[in-house]
Amino acid sequence: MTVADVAREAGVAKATASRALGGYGAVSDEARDRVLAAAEALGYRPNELARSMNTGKSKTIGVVVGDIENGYFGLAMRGISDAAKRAGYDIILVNTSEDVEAEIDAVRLLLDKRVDGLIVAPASAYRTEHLREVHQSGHPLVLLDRRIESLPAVSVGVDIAPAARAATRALVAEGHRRIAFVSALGTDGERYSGLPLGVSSVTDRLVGILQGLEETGIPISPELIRFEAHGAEKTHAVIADLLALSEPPTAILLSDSLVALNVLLAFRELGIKVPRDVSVVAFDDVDWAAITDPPMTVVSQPIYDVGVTAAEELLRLMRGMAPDATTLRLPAALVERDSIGPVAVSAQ
Amino acid sequence: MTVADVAREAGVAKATASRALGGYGAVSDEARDRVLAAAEALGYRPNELARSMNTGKSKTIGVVVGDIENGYFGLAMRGISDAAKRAGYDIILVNTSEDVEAEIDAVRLLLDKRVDGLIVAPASAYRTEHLREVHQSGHPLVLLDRRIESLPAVSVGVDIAPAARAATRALVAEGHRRIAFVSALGTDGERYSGLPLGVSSVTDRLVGILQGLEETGIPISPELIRFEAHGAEKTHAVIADLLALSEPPTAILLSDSLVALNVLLAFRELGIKVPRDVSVVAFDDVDWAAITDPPMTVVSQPIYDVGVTAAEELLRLMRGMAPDATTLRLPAALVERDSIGPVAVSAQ
DNA sequence: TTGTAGGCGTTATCAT
DNA sequence: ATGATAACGCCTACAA
Repeated sequence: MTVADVAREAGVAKATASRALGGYGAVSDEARDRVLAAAEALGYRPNELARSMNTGKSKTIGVVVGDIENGYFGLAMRGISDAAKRAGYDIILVNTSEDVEAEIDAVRLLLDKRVDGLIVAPASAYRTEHLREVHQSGHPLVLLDRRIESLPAVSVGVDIAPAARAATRALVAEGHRRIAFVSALGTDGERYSGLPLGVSSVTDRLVGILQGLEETGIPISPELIRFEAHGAEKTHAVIADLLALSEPPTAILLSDSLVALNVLLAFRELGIKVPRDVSVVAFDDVDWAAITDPPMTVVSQPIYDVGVTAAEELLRLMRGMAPDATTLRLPAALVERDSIGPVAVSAQ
Repeated sequence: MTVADVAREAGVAKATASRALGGYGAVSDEARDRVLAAAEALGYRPNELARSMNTGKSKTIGVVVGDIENGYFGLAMRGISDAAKRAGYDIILVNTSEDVEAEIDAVRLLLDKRVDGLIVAPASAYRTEHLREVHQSGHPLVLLDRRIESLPAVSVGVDIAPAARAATRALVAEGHRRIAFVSALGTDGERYSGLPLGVSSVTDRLVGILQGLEETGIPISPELIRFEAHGAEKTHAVIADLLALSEPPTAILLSDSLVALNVLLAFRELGIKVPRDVSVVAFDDVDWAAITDPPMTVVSQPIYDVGVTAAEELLRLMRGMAPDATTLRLPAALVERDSIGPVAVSAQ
């Protein structure tokens, strides 16, 4: 069923039918009625592909993330989806498994499919040529969660450093001086050797932590900053390694909820009690953080709103408007529960 | 940059350029080289929209779910995404908030955008005309997680009843006779009044439970079967209500991980200890189930595989092949941890 | 107000 | 092997 069919059925020309159906231009009431009736009778539905072809707009936006199964992106996705739907946009979602090559392909293909705009959580802060191309060619682009210093595209995320600093100071206030940071960030086996890291959201956490440490006069120990804690086994190994240090940490900051989960699992196997043996603060206030034993002190992030904001900024860009700002950071907050305690006597 | 530009640059006709670019038909090596070089030089990228228009294939599938933020669908989505990507398909994801009207609109719009196939987790077992239309009009359709009795479309989900039965019997084996079931299913305030329910995946759980009860000679108490436990407050109310019964349950089966979370929260507020005061089994083995206090006994579901299977069945359908079966159920299993204990003395 | 005709960028048909 | 030309289904001048 095409416009031509409807036009024939209604006894008018294609253009008239098209106008009546699209609700634009000038059409007599009588003609419109006939066309609409014919369309109804024939069960006509417009071919959005054809429509997109000459309007140049697909009413679709592309979203590229590393891991949709991760609750963080699931929630952000929900925010993006809700905001996009309100504006009449659909979403093509691509999962890259945090693989840059997959991200590059995805961005290209999405553009080939003529999405009107792109929201990307870049897998790497180094391999960014593809995103730079997108931005420079004038395609609306919003970076999600992660920032790329050298790329002046709009980025929407969380202002996590102040909260990281507050979390660190909360730890210090309980007497902790050996404070570790554990992240899942891939670093190709490298040890910590300075900022920035490959993913800005992790860099920001560390910046806040180091700041908190410096302010309280606590020396920074590179051996307490650990990466590549992905999966239960590797995380277990990282924790075991940390605990075997001559001066083991008495408190640990966990970079995200997945790391937190695996660390808690490792603690259970190792017979470590929180906060008796070691204090813990995790980034990201997942729903289950309140039912762990003990309830976990966390840095809460407005993830849903990050998604909504990212979509809304993209919509502004797509309308040809200027962005609200090139870097938008929503506030994070420390939610104090019971996983921080005083330094254990034996460890002092 | 269009095929025409490339053709001109290479000094050949559009058709030849198109053949060389598309890698089909017969093209001389020399012509191909010239075309490819020209395309490279011009930075040519095909317009997938135009391509879709006359092939009739968009290499895109539509996925409609109720709640992407729910870990269950997030994981299924990952499975779908991985399988689809392997076959070269992209995914348009629509979230309906479990609203049937939104689902109807989504299905229509997706078809208008000419997706090659549809995977839907139907919000309702009653309002299904739109899905029937899709199926009868010959569009490849796979139902995810939930079945619709009167619709002969392929459905992929979990064979949950046997596991539900096993869970129930495990409870009975510990002496429980007052066994409740709590679900978030919306029933418009109605109390339980027989099967089937509005969502087949919940029906299946209950079927298994009732079967387990009957086999062990335990009478079925409708007042122990509760719905509409969505959100912390409502769930708290449901639990309080259950516990206030003259013969309160000594064990509770939780329909999904979100319900489980809220129930655990309610228990904590009410000072209820698991399994001392009440035993618990939850459906869905979420990652955090192993770190609750105590670790939770759950019915584990191969959710990722459900997603993969759904996508693969859809791919079969899209290739014009017959489905493997009209109803595919992957096996679930009872994972015994420590949330089941003997009936409390005071409750006997 | 209505109709005619051309174009969007591909692929596909049919001669040559 | 290659080229001209017609679709695909819609929108949109422009003309009537």
